[in-house]
Amino acid sequence: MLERIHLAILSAIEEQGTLTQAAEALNLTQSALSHSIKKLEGQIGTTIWEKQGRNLRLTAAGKRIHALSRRLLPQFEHTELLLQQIAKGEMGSLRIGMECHPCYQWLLRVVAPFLEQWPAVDIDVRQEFQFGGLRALYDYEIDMLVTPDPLFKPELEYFPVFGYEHRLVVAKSHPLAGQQWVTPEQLSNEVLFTYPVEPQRLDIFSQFLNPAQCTVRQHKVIETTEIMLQMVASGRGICALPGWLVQEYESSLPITSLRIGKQGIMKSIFLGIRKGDERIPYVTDFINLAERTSQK
Amino acid sequence: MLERIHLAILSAIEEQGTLTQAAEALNLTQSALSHSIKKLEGQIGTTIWEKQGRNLRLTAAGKRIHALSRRLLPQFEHTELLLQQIAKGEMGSLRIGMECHPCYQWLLRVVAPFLEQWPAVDIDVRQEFQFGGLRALYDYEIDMLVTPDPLFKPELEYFPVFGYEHRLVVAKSHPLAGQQWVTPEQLSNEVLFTYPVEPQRLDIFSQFLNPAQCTVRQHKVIETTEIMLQMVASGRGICALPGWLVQEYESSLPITSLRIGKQGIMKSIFLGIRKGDERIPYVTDFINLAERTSQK
DNA sequence: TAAATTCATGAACACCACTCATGAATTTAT
DNA sequence: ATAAATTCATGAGTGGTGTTCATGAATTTA
Repeated sequence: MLERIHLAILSAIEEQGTLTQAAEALNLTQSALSHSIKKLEGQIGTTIWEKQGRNLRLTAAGKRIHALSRRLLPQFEHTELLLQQIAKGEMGSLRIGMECHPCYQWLLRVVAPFLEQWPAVDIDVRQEFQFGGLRALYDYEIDMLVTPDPLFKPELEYFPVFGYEHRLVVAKSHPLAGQQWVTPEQLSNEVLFTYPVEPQRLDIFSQFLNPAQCTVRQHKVIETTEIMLQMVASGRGICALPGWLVQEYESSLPITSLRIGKQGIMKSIFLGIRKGDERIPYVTDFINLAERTSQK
Repeated sequence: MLERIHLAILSAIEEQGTLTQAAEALNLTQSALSHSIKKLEGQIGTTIWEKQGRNLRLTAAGKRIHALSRRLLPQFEHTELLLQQIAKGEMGSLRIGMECHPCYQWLLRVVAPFLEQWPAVDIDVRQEFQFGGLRALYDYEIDMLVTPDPLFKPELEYFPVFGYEHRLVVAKSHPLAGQQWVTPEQLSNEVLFTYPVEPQRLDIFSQFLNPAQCTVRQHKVIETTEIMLQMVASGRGICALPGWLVQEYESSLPITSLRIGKQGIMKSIFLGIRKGDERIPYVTDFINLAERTSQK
């Protein structure tokens, strides 16, 4: 069987010229190389080199093997280098799953400095999961889950990265605009825009409307934040979004926000990982970076 | 050190699903694979797989190795196949050196059927040698020498493939055209075209003019046969070529040929190879083919 | 709950790749 | 020419290592 050592021997011979020097380069004896090749010759049924004077010359078979070694040896070495990097935790891939639509823009602010700091780590962001982000984390489809609803499991670990208030967004011209906070009943005649996810995962329903047994006049889904806020600004409806997100748009759009209920809906974004993965340097670094980015 | 066996193991695991099946596919025990990988893990400092339930899942490092195996294993296997072919003498390369300018066209007639018969054997034809064709054969620059002047050496072997007569070519309108043969003196006022090689290697000099201490009026060199014959046909000079070659052009050009001296210059084309190479099937086959082609 | 199947692990062994020593052949130096 | 130096080949012996065997822990299946 053709082994890596054979490739190395042929390669060393062509580089060094003599078998003796080749042996030295490989930290073996001349005898070892001679025996190795002799055995291989027996296996494949051809000679690999012939003595020419007191040097060696490769036969057709030898040249083939040498050609192979020129192609394969660098790949072996390259992969070993990669493995070293992986071992040192300098390299790998971080597949991030998002269960929090508006968090995407926040994530981008964390990803940018991270990529600079870890040039060998690839980041991939996924937003759709057939069986939920939690299951995806379990099944190694992703390595990190960004979610406002941590479902604690023994095999997983969550890190809160920042807290915020979920606020109701209305147009500046909206009747509710001046108020400090709203009651569930005040929304009963409104059009509510949300992202296209199950209602039970929307806090405005699960923590506000449903407990009070209230509904809105109409519930419409919109995919992107920008469009949603445009619609709200034009007075066609209202929506509920993280306070920090609304702030970013308040200067450019005629919108304002108010507290949802007297207490408000206080939330926190969590990063979830599999237990054990906190040993991976770039994973913990990502979490640190996320916390620091959010404090600013 | 990453070895072929590791690639094979990772590959088999991904193909077969379980370690036990992979072991079976490789004709080893499950234990052997487990130990092998465990050792490699120790060397590179990372885990390669983790237990997931009762199966295995590759880590980032494992995936890298597997990716490598997908690329490299086929190349190992392909080369081993080639080596088998080489061992059976079904494959190789035949580098043919030509010391006989006009023989090129004859060679083409042998090469064509040979290539059909030996699809895995590559043929390369070389015509220029810094230190002569003989030395090129010695130095493994070529594997076979086509020459009309065999220089017998103990390390080489020659096979005559066909005999022919070296004849003088003149234009049909030339004063000599009607004669059966020429004397050296009759050429003293002629222009002689030859290939650009040393005069001592030209039979017209070494076997005809020189022994009689005669010369020609002028000696001009021309590289290609066609041009040379065009020149002769136009009455600008004469040349000496193999009889069979002249025949081919006699129908299309106003030329004719006559014997050189009363006896004529009788020659033979030889194929020279290194002793030992006659064991290579396609080499002997080439020689046979050359002999048969020439008998027709 | 028992049976079956998975992978991990330790001990013992067998094999094989290596080193050492030496020889034959060739090149270089005297 | 002869000796010295360097080449690769080869046989014997050995140490290391990869393999098997036996067994255990964990998980899935019946």
